[in-house]
Amino acid sequence: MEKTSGLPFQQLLKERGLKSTRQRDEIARVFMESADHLSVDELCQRVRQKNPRIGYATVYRTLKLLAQSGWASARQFGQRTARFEHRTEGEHHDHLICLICGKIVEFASGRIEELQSRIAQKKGFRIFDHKLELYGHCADCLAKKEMTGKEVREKATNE
Amino acid sequence: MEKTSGLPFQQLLKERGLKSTRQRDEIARVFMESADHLSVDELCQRVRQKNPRIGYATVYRTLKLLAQSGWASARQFGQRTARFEHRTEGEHHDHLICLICGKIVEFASGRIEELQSRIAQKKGFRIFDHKLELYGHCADCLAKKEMTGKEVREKATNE
DNA sequence: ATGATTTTGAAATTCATTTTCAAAATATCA
DNA sequence: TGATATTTTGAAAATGAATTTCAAAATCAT
Ligand SMILES: [Zn+2]
Ligand SMILES: [Zn+2]
Ligand SMILES: [Zn+2]
Ligand SMILES: [Zn+2]
Repeated sequence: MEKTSGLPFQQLLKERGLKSTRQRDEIARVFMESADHLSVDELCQRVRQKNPRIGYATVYRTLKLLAQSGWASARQFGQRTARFEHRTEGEHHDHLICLICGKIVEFASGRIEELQSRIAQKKGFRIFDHKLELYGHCADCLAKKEMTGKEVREKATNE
Repeated sequence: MEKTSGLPFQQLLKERGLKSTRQRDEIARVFMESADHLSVDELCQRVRQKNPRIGYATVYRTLKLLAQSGWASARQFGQRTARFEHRTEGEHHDHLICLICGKIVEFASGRIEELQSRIAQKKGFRIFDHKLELYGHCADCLAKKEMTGKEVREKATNE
């Protein structure tokens, strides 16, 4: 029973009547230590480096717990497989996604958020979350297109 | 071979070396005549009122053609099933989605689009498409919550 | 410990979407 | 026109991400 740093996730589990287990703690820890935009596969692989017996289902379940309790949030990025990132109270960022190479670049714009609130208010909505995704071609891929002079047809594989 | 109005979709098929068929024309026509945010199921049902023998696969395939050629665009709205809407050159709108009743409200903001372009430019991206989705509770559902004084737990079913 | 409760992981299931493939429709051209 | 090549269709099978099932294992409260 190694203590996995003072992750408030365990606190939270207790509050919800859930148990803090070796698996959950490990998954939460690895998730919090990883860079954003991980797929479940990727997270599962990393987790298994420490404990190879952890099942996919548990990773999915824990990720859901993390999401429900505000530590993680799932993003779709135009693909079928979800990617997860950290969520920090009050902070928010959105994404530029390259349709060719799959690169994901983050940005934040208080101006846009402000305009969003105003629109929501006008329409009578109370907003809890939002997603702003800009799809296009990144600088690198634009340069490559320039080189070949051809339209690049391959789809982003995110591999 | 009834002519289904001057839908440029047929023109486009020809340009791409694809055939204009009874099924494709019918699916495209029904799609273009329908309100936005249809699911594939819903479109398929409507199409089958005219021709009950049209298969799901063909609806999916035609919708993909429509999307690739710029007539339709697919949206996800936080659910697993896609919804399709018309796309008009140069026009764009985004969405407010009620997490309780599933209501979808459209909006457009030139100010936001402008800020988006500026961000993309700064990051070296060339943007072709974007999605801005605001998730929250609509006025009606907020009113109901007020009435009961309780948090409403049901998820949007979009039924 | 004892027994109740929760969690786990492998396998099965779900469900939207895609693919397969043989039959049907359509185009090409002699 | 008829013969042949190509494309499209639709039913059924396959895919693939995510969820559920369930018996075994872990954990909790006496
Ligand atoms: Zn790129
Ligand atoms: Zn991010
Ligand atoms: Zn509502
Ligand atoms: Zn719309």
